[in-house]
Amino acid sequence: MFPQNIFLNYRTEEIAQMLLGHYLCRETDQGLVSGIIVETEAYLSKNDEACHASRGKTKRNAAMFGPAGRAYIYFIYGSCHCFNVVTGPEGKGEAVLIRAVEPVKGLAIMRELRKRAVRAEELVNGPGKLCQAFSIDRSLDGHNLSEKPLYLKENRAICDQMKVIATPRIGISKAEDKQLRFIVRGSKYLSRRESV
DNA sequence: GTTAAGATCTGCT
DNA sequence: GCAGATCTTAACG
Repeated sequence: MFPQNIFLNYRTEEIAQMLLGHYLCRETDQGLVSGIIVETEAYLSKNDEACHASRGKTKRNAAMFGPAGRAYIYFIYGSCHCFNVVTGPEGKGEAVLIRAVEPVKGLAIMRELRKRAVRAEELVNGPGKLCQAFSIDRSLDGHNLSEKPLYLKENRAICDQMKVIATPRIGISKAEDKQLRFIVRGSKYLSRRESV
């Protein structure tokens, strides 16, 4: 599946970059859906007011303080789920938000789940859209991402070829200056265009 | 029990 | 490009 030792040996901002280019797979009731991760954001526990964990552990963000390699999923703005990969040592409270993927398998299923016949570029180019297309909700909060039905899959070949650039994070009102958003340069499947 | 704010999306201008 | 929808969570009384 995906090398678990990465989560133990690297910092959250490094893992956010390393996840780019790998597969995110989801086995839905309708069939397999998968995509290549092209956009992530790192949320740190220290000196990061934008992180949910910055105000301590609560019922909602409990999964964020759990073991690395698990999922942290929350609901926001009344209609959107956001999917994170928990990182850092247990009890620290750090995670990587998966913001966008490049669709690979199950395009028809994604369109069905999104209930919208949109172009492939707009199918999963945002955290809320991704959770809709991958049928991700709070029932998967805390799920181990090395197990079905939701898991990460290694894709070493592509990772060596792509260029990664860092930009400010999106949609937050605090710590906006930090360069903790990582995107695959030139990808057509980002939630926003490249901004240096 | 009540209220304010939020890691967004969609539709309309 | 921008404003509004919408509802869960957490903080406060």
